[in-house]
Amino acid sequence: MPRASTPARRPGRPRASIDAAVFAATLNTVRELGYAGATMDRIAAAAGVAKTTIYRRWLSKGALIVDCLLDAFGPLPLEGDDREAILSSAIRWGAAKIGEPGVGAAFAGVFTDAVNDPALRRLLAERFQAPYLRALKEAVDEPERRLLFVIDVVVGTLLHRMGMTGAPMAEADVDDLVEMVTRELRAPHPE
Amino acid sequence: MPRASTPARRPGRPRASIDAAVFAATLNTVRELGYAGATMDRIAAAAGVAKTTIYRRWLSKGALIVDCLLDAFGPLPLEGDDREAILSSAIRWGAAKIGEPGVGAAFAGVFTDAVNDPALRRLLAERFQAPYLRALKEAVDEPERRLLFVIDVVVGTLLHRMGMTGAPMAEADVDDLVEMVTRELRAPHPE
DNA sequence: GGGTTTCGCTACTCCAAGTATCGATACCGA
DNA sequence: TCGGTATCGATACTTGGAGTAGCGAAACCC
Repeated sequence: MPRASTPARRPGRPRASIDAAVFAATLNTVRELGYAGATMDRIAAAAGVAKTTIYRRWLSKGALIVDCLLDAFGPLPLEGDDREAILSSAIRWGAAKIGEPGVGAAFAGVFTDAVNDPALRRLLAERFQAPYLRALKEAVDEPERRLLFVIDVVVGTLLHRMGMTGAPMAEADVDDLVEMVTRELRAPHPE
Repeated sequence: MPRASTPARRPGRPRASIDAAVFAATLNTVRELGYAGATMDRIAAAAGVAKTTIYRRWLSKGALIVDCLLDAFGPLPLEGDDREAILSSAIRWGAAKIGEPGVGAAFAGVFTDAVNDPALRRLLAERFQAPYLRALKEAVDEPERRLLFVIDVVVGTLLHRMGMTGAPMAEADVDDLVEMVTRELRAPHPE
């Protein structure tokens, strides 16, 4: 979502399908060297791409990481109509995802490290601000944007609440998480 | 504890009582600008001290922060004799401290930010490794070192478990925390 | 006053994020 | 086939923070 641009490709050289390579390189590099160790130079080298190319597509390292996570998590199956229901289902889905042995287990560590970047945390924290919540509420009829907003809130919240542990969640914890998150979303958020 | 040196002052220019000024400056700066915003230059300026002086007394920014926290938390009242009992009482004390309105509330944010430094987290994570636990066990008859070891484990664990929230803990959560921590300390720690 | 130790200052090194520039490519439509 | 256009790659920056080196200036003890 925090992409640098999303133009309609008409003339000129088209944007090669580099995203997949960058995502894979990002994931592997972060998994190997941690978030701090995954420098943009290393990621670019691993993807066989110039660093400048990455910065043309993403505004910052944090934005790249977020998009990488969203990409790996795949589309979010939405259930319910009101905000509360949507969030609950999304949170359950996210918690389940992160608890999975495959992608989720691998990402648990990624989350842990990713949250350690102040810039990224600030980026995620913005999703909790009133304007974003309002936008979320108002965007119910825009499937694309709704999905992104929700997934952002979900990922941000998950990071906040379980990012430090890196451990997969037990089934029983999901309900507590739902409660925590909805409570947090209802209350005014300082930060 | 991760001090640069602790010589017996005999001849020469004595080490001025700079620690207090540095601690105060560190705390204020971190409180105002966050951990990342509290650069060593700023801290030094706020303390009216040269940056090199700080690096002569502390080995790194992380070490300075840890000592600052330990200083502000004050001495740890130990209870019990075996490791398990010591840790439990220490954890309860730490959880209570961090939940206090005065120092604790101020430090909750400090903790949150402090954990975001990979170097500091590595520094704290080392306390969980087997050698440190063994040392903790063997240092029972060295009050000074025992206190520091325990307090390090406590602070590190608290950071791990509640660092991301920045919220004070409820009374009821303490018991869960004790259980979690002791379980974690018993199991082999990857990282 | 001499010996010793620490302080302050200046000027570095190192490294990662992010930017600027520009020639090289790859595609479109005519 | 040939412009026009937009992207890519490479190199070389700028910026900023952590940590270090070296040296003269205190500040203390004897």
